Amino acid sequence: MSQNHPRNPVNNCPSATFLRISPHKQQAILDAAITEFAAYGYHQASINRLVNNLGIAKGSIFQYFGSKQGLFEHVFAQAKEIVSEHLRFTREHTRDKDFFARLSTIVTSGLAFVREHPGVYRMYMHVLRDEHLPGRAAYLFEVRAASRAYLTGLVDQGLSNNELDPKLSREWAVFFLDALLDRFFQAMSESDQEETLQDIPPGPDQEHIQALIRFIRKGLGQWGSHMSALPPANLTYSCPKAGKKRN
Amino acid sequence: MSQNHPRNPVNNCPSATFLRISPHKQQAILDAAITEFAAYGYHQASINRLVNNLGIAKGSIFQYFGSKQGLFEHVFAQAKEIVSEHLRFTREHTRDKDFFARLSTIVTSGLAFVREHPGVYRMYMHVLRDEHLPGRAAYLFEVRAASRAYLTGLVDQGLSNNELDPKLSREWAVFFLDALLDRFFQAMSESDQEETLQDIPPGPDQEHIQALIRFIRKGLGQWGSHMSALPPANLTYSCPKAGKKRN
DNA sequence: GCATCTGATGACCACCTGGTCATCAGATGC
DNA sequence: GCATCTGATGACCAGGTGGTCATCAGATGC
Repeated sequence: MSQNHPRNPVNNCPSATFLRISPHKQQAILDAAITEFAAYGYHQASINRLVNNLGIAKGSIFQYFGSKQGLFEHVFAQAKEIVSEHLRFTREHTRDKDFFARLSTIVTSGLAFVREHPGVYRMYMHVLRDEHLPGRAAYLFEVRAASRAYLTGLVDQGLSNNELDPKLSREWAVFFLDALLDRFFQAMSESDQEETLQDIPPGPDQEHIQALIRFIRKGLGQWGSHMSALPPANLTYSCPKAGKKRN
Repeated sequence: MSQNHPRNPVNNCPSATFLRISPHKQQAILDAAITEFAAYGYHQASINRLVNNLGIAKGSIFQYFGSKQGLFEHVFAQAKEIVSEHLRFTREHTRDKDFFARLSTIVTSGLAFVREHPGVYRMYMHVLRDEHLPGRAAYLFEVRAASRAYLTGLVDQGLSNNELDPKLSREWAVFFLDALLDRFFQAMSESDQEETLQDIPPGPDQEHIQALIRFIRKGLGQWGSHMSALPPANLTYSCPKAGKKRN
């Protein structure tokens, strides 16, 4: 399953020719491609710019990957492998911890990942956001299936250990976690460069992570005076499990 | 300040000619432009497609707005006006409520806005996400200044009324709110069409909003057993107010 | 030294883009 | 009916795009 030779997502992609050239050059091409797609997204990415940066002929790219989309598919498949590997590693190293300790470790290593593989992270962001990416549905399904499965497993553990409030459904918990982690990584990975999207106060990472975890655990509300102001019990917050279902 | 004739963001844009044609045609052009930019973002938006949809000549657009960017600036300025109007209205109608009731109203009316003006909302999303939008810094500053001022005011009120946990700094509270509201609107505005980004469980809006508010107030954690497991008080979660400052 | 095979090459293609401008159609004034 | 003015028009332009392919350079086999 984790063979070294990459699978070919479309008919003959990458071509046998690509697999025969030196691994060093292979990796250089893939790295440059991931950087290009990460910086510009699919449509604005330019094959001309890519081959100029690499110092190779344009024809070579098409000999290797057949088309721009073929190149993207292969590069994305490799990025997916890197992400999967990271998730697998993190999951195995946090199996025994309780929910919030586990979450803290996940965020810490996720942050390290985002900074170590900014290209992979940015490609993922583009897949999530670019509505006109050809074949988007398939990519989106893969990305979301992985992240949702991951977070759902985490939440289920927290629920069955009575660490989480059972009144919130799994789906909602996953949604909130996803939203917060997404923006958190985004803000933390951008804070190095310019203050663009979010201005999180400065400070060491661990302090930021603690603030995040604390919010996820306890929310914004006061613990003292307003606990009596809770709404009556007949107002349910969980969602009905009945409803539209994919069929 | 709220005169009817639009300001001209760049030198002669929109041109006097545009202001002289029938208001109905003016609005048709602006509507089509906002739809085009909302659907495709700045770079993928096509003037050719726009004029074909409108049934007018390409030259007219350039006679009116000088350039693609001039068109975008004017359209964005109009969108900004619509958003500002909505925020102003909402603020005035929630002034007296307490924090969470106010937040609930804000989310409700925000949701209505997103559904009533999907083009405006999507244009905002593109401005936030497209890193290569020409003149992005200025747009981003406007958008974020408005949303941050709005949320900061809200949070400050909650803090001074002792409704919010004072251990979390304003900046963090604003960050969390922004992240959650952003994703919430995104998920709710997409749920109509396909299940793309998030699958919030089905149900009436008010139930969704209640679940969101409840999470913002109380987080995911259990209120019972784990309250004693709070970390020691010497671990501070607020950020040091000293630090790098724009100068 | 010849033949063969293979990967690299970049001129070239059709197509699309934002943008220009000479020309046109129609209204207005007299 | 003529002159003038004004907004509308779309052929046209330069430049960029993804993609093709005849040709070439170099290694290999014998």
